[in-house]
Amino acid sequence: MGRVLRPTAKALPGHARAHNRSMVLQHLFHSGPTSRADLARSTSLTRVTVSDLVAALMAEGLVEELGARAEGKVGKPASLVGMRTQEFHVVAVDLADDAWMRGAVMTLTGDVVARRSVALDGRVGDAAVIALEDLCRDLLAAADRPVIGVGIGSPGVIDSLGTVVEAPNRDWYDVPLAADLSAALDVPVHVANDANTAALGEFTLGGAGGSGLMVLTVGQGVGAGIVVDGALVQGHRHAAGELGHVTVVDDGVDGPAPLCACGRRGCLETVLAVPALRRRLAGLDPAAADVELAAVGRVLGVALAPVVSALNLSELRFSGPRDLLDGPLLRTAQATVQQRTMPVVGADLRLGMASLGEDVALCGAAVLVLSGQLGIT
Amino acid sequence: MGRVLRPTAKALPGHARAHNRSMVLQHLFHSGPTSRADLARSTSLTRVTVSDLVAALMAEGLVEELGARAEGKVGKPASLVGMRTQEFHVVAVDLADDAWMRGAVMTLTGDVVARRSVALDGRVGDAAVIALEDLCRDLLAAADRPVIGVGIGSPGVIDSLGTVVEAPNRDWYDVPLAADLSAALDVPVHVANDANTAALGEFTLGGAGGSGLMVLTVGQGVGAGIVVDGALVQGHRHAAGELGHVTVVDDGVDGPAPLCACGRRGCLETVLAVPALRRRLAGLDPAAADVELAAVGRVLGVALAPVVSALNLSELRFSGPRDLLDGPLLRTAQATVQQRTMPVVGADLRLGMASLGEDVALCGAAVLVLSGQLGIT
DNA sequence: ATAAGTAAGGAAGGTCTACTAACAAACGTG
DNA sequence: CACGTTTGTTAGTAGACCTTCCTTACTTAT
Repeated sequence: MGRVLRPTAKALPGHARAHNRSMVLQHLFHSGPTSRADLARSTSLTRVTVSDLVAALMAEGLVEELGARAEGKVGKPASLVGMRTQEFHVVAVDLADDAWMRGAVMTLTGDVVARRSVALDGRVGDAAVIALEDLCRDLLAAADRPVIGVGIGSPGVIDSLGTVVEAPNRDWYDVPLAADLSAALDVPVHVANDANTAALGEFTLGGAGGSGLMVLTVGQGVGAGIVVDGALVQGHRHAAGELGHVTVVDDGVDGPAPLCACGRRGCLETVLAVPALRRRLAGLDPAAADVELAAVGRVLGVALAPVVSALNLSELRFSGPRDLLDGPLLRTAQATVQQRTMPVVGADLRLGMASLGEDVALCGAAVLVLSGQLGIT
Repeated sequence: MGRVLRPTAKALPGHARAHNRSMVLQHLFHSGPTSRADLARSTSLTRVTVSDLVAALMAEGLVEELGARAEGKVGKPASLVGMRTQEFHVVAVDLADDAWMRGAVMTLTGDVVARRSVALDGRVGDAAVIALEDLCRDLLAAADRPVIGVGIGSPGVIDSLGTVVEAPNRDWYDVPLAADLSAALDVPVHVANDANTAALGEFTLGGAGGSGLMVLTVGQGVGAGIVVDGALVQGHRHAAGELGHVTVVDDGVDGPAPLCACGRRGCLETVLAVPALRRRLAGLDPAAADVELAAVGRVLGVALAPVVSALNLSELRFSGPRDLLDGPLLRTAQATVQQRTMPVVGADLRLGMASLGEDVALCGAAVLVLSGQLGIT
C-alpha cells in the first residue's frame, strides 16, 4: 500500500508506570503542593498507587514531604507533598541569535540561577559545535544542584531526535547535536527549533496552556512554533512553522516586492524581520513610523488569518523587540485577523507579546528538558 | 495559575494491553496477512505476547489463521494470520449535503456493501435526528455481518465526544448525537465533522498516510479537515478547519468584494463554493471559464500558502465536483502555493483530488469507527 | 542420505504494577 | 466522649508482559 506507518511506540510493562509517574509530577508542578489523596482524585488512580509513586519519587529526591495542611477540615489532616523544583537545575541554551549563544542555569520553574554568553565571532560548523559544548560545560559547572538535562533551542530544521537537519546560518547539515552533546557531556540533551522551544515555554510556563497556541519569533528572521491539542506540531519534514519565507507582498503599483535573502520576492521576512523594520522606520517621525508599523501589521494579519482559522488557535504570541512589535503593529494585526476570520474564531483569539519576554526561547529549552526527562508539559 | 490542564488519560492496568492489541490490528489492517513472528518484530513485542494477543483476537473472531506462507525460506515456515475485514460491517453516514442523507454499509476495508439515502425534505432539528436514526436502523438491518459501529460525518462544529455543538443548517445546537444514537441503536456511534471524516478517510484509506494532510471539501460551503503528526486537529473550540469564512478577496478597483451569507465580504466561500463557481462560469465559453477557474485557484493558493508553510503539510487533497476543481483551478492553486512558499515546503507538497472520490466523507465515517472501536488509524 | 543450522510457535515460571479490601491514625462534630 | 470522616498504609490478588527453554519443521552443507 506504500503507506508510511508511523513508529507506534510499544507499550512496555513499565510504560503505564512512567505515564502515571508523569501525571503525578505534572499535577505537582502545575498545582503546587498537594496531598496524596488529592493526587489520587486528580489522576483517578487509587490512593495506594499514588502513595507508591510518591514514595518512588521521594527516593529519587524529586518530591518531598511538606507536613500537614493548615486548613482545618473533618477527617485526618492531609500531609502535603511537593515537587522540589528549586533543588534541581536545568541548563538551557538559546542559539537564535547569529552573534551570541545565550545560556542559563535555571531551576525547574524557569527561574534563572546563572547566565553565560559566548560570542560566536563568526564560527560555524564544527567550531560552533565546540563553542556550544564549551558553553554547556561552563553552565554545568555553574550549577550547584543536580542537573536534570540540557535543553537547546537552535535555528534551523531539527528532527524529533535532536538532529539538526539543516541550519544554514551555522553551516550545520545533519548534525546529531543531541546525541553528540549527550555523549560528550554525559547528561541528557534535548534540541529543538528555537521557535518551537519558544512555543513550548509559553505553553507550559507562560500561561498559554489552552488548546491552540502559536508563537511568532521576530528577530534576524521570522519563525513560528505551534502547539495544537497539547503537542508541538512537527510537520512533514520537521519544517513546521517556517513562516518567514511565505510571500506576503505582491508586486504592485509601487514597483516590485522587496527582494529577500532567499532569492524570492515579498517574503514575510522582508517586512517583519527586525532589520527590515528598522530600515523601514529609519528617519521617520513617530507618527509616520506608526503608520508604517500598522501597514506591516495588516500584511501580517492577512497572512495569519488563514492559519488562525485552519487551526482554530486561541493564543497568538509574539517574541521580539517590544518597541517595534507591541504597538500599532500588533494592534493592526489583531484587528486584521478579526476582520478576516469568522467571529467565533477571531473573537476568541488572544493576541499579544509573549509573557516570558526575552527569555521565552530559553524557558522553552528548559521545558524541553522537563518534558523529555520528567514528562511535564 | 489558571492553567487548563488537559484531561490526561490515566493508565489503567489493561491500558497497555489495549494499546498492543491496537498495534497488532493496525499492522494486520495496513500490511495484510502477517506471521506472528513478523508481527512481533514490527511491534517490538515478544513472540509470546503477540501469540497471546492473536489468540485473544481470534477468540473475538477479528482475526483468522490463514495457513503456511508459500515463500521458501530457511527455518520453520510461518503460518499467516489475517484480519477478517470482510466478515464485519460498519455503518457510515454522510450528512454533508443539505438535501440528502447518504449512508452505506461497508466492510472494514471501506468496500460498499449496500447504500441507502433519505431526502431531508427540509427537516431540521429533532425531525432530522429522527430521520437519521431511521436511516441508521435501515442500514443496520441491511448489514448481514456483525456491525462494529456507526460512523457519522456531519456539518457543523462537533466536539470529541460526538456532541454537535452547532450545525446551523440542521438547526442542531448542543445535540449529543453520538450518545443519543448509541443508546437508541444499541451500537457504538461516533460522530465528527464531515471535513474531518474526509481527512480521516483520505489519511487511512486513501494512501495519504504521511505526516501532514489537509482535505478541502468544496460543496455548498467550504470546509477543511487537517491531520498533523498522525492525529486530527481539533482546535480551541473544535472549530479547526473552518476555512470557508476566511477573507480572501479584498475590495478593489472592480468594486466591493462579493457579499457572503455570513454577512461579511470576500469570504473563501464566495469564490470557491460550488454555487459561487457555477454562477461565475454561467454562460462562459470553455476558454473564458478556464481563465476564471485559474483566477479562483490563485486566490485559493494565496490563502493556503501560509497554512501549508505553518504546518509543513505534505498532502493537500480536494473533494468536490471534478469538472470544477480538477483542472485549471487546482493547477493554478498548486503553482501559486509553490511560488509563495519556501522550496523545501512547496516542492514536497502533493496536491490533487481526493483518491476516494465522492465517498471520502463516507469512508472517513467508517474509519472513525475503526479508530474508535479497534484503534486503527 | 544425514547432520547442522535456522526460524516459528508454544509452555512454564518470574516480575512488575495497579487494583481491592481492610485497618490504624488523627481530626471535627454532636 | 462516642462517632463519622478522611488520610495513608498493609496485605493479598489479578493481569500482562518478559525471559528461558522446548518442540516442530524446514533449508543447506557435507
